[in-house]
Amino acid sequence: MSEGKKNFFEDVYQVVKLIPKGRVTSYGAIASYLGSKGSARMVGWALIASHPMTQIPAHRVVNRIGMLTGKQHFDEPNAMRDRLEQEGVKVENDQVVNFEKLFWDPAKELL
DNA sequence: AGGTTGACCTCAT
DNA sequence: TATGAGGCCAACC
Repeated sequence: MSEGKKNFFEDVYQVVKLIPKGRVTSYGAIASYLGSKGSARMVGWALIASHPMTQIPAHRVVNRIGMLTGKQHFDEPNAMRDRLEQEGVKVENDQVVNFEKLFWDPAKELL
């Protein structure tokens, strides 16, 4: 009976797990895809809960300007940038290079 | 039970 | 064009 809210978190995990390697997306894009356009913050909370879940490529999720705002929440601040570069994503000054090109919109790509 | 914070985004000045 | 404030929903104290 009371299990609907938790579904939102799992929904975020599913979308994040579907992000192709070398690609990145934004919180708002995921929130919009899930239907909660204004709840971009909840996506961030979901990713925090996904912290123990290493299977979730949370490092591929950045804000709308392509800035690694959540790197501080990783085990190591450099882990996020390191992982992105490890997948071929260039990062400079905590900012994703060619973010518009690497941007992966679930509403369009996943459709 | 209520108020504040937060891995954000959009609008208004 | 840049800066400021508000809104959103859930978790934490």
